[in-house]
Amino acid sequence: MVPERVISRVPWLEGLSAAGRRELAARGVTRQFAAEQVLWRRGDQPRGLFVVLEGAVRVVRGSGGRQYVLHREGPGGTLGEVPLFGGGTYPATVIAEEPTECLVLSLPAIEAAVARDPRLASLLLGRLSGRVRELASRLDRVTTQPVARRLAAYLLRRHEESTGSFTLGQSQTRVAEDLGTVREVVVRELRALAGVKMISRISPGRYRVTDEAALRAMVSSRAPISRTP
Amino acid sequence: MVPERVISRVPWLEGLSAAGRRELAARGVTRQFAAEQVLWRRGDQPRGLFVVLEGAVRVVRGSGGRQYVLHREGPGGTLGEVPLFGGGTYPATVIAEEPTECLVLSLPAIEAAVARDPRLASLLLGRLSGRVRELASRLDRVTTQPVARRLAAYLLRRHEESTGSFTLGQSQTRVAEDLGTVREVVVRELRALAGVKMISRISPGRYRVTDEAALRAMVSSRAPISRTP
DNA sequence: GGCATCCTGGAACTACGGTCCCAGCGCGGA
DNA sequence: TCCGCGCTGGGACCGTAGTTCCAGGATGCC
Repeated sequence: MVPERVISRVPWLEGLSAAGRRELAARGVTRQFAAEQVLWRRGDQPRGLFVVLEGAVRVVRGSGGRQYVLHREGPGGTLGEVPLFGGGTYPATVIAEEPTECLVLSLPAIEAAVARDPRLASLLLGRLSGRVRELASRLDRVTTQPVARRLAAYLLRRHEESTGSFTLGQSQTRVAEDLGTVREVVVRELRALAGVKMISRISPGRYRVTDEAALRAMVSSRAPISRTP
Repeated sequence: MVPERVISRVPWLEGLSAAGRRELAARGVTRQFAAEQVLWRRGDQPRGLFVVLEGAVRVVRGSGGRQYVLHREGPGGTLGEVPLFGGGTYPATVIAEEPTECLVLSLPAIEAAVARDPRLASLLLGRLSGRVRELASRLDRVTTQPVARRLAAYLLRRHEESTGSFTLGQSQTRVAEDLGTVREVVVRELRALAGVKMISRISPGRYRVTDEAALRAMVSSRAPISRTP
């Protein structure tokens, strides 16, 4: 049982009828997690649909030491639908990146709400579809693009979110997990990009884009990468 | 409008009520495709939910020349849900592998059927969940397992589906697209496996597993691969 | 203070996988 | 018949990226 305004904080539930919202509010609960706390591990039994209200989590997979990020979810993001709707156990481990609050909805709760407002089913289908699309594009970034290109795209994103210089926003190890590689390679590619003057290092962990056009060209061209120094 | 027994041919629609089936049958149509015919290309506008009744299709993505298989769908498989439920255009290209017949359901048709029997929504959610699970495991195969291991797993599957010797079942190029690599590498790894006597080549394109235990060990161990000859 | 821990930065080595290229074979069409 | 085409098989080469190290700096804890 949560106040109904909690439901209103979830953007993708906007279209839902009042009856549907009431049902979700009546049957939902919230849970808090500390930074770095594990919400669940791959292989655990499903515990309901989680909707991130506050904070952010990362969904990781890792076979043997090496770990990589499947996706991230911030406020409004959903977690745990795969075993809930498809059966089986969680396919990935989820870890809070910051103090995080989630709305938890059991399968019966969702079914009851769908009965009140069938549009909820469409909304859920839409979210899962988005997940599929996202995974597909992650798959072909990792399989077809070299690390340098993936890193360049990452840097441009960071660059756009800030003015002037920027940091990676997380440790190099984390960035590597994001990009599907290892830390050392990230370091090397950062150096290479600095070598060809596309970026420059201001201070440890802080960079500036010095040739945005070249970086963009690197990201979007399908041509092999020239790292001529 | 299709006969109702067409709906009965779809295994995952089994749990559906008679009313739901009738609705789908009333509003569904079927379409035929020749082998190698393209059902749609990435970027096309959605044309409904396709359910494979007969035959098989492959769903491919390819950025610039190189192509790889996202998934395959045989009888009972579904296609096209992502843009239908999530909006946007098709995220991948779909090609018939054999003469194929599909049931096509428009979004209004599905919504009408969901209204008659809400369980249909759960079934669709279940299928999409399966797709997500499958993509995730494909992603970590490709990112964390060497080609040799992926190929070994593929060969074991072929081995199990037949007695004695077996063929790859499709051209080496196709196998490469399945495994997320290129033909030349497949050839090389096949030779390497033959070199260490795990398989042997009976005739062009035909192989036999000669050391199943070793092959299985190769697939399941997380240790680096020894290709000592 | 000293110690462990985690971070960034880097060097050297290796090998896996991709590219390019060639040869031979079978098959269907012109 | 010959030509083109797709398929299998293989050789040589090389670049990317993973592995294994090492060093220095910051931070926090005992």
